[in-house]
Amino acid sequence: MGAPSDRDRTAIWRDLVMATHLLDTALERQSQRDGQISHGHFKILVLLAEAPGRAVSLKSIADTLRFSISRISHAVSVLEREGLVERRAVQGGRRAFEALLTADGRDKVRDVIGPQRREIRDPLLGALDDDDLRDFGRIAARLVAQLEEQPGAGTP
Amino acid sequence: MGAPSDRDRTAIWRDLVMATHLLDTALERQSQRDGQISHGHFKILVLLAEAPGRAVSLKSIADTLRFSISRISHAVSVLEREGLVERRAVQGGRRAFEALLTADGRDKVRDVIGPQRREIRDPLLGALDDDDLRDFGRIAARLVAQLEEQPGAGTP
DNA sequence: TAAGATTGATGGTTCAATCTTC
DNA sequence: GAAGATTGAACCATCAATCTTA
Repeated sequence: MGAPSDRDRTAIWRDLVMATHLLDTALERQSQRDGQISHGHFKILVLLAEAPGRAVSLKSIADTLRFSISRISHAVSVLEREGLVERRAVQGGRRAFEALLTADGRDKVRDVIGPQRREIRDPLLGALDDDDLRDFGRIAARLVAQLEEQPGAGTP
Repeated sequence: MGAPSDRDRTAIWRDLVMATHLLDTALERQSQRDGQISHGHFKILVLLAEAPGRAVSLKSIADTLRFSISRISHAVSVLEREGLVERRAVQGGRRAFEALLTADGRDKVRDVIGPQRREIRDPLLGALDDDDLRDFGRIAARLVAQLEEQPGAGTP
């Protein structure tokens, strides 16, 4: 077998763009339905939940999630107003603040993440057999690595 | 080798969500930069460009791209105002309209799609060797199929 | 001064309600 | 009545400009 043809590449690209769109849509719907929260905001809560001390500086959130710092600022304001997060000054940086996950925020993560795994993650990965899943793990890691090194793909 | 572990699945899921986010971001930036148009609007233009007669009914656009019909209506209004598309009544349906790609619309597609292939698609698929690319083609098709059959993943 | 963060305006998406035509 | 489409409000993301503090 030779290299995949141009038609193959076109089909693969189309599937990739479509999968991206559909997965984003599914995640968005699910988090809105089960947590009345956007998937973008939810990703911030998950990051805080996994952090030691449940707190991360706004700058770190932006870097990790590749969100713009402005987006983080707006998002944290909303999350704070909803009582899911608290802003706290942190000494050390020039003007560093960190977001701290509240008890309500932890509950929110729990409310959303269970259904997300059951209804989206598990069926999706379940569509692949063990071999495909292993292959996909390797491939997804390569794709992320390539996307991360692309100029302009990071924080603006 | 047995089945991938839970930790493996978690890592794969994380990479998948991250790849989705990064690819979406890259496509959005690129279409804005090279065409002053959102990637969502651009996908509509591409669909029209590939259609026979360069015209597709609003309903068909919504079904094909899995966009809400309301989103299509808003989007076509904007695209029409910019002269990239024309609305045209079509007899047959109850109240069917179709969007028709204009010459300017065709130019816009050309302006955007070249750089998109060069700067995003080709480097991304280029990160995979021939075997991985073939595997990925099979896997991406399965993922799309699973996402499409998921209840609630389609048009609201 | 520069890193970190905020603000306001603008544009896109969603949802619910409404309208139009067969 | 129902399929197809539109509208307006609300929310989220982005960009440019501005502010704050070590």
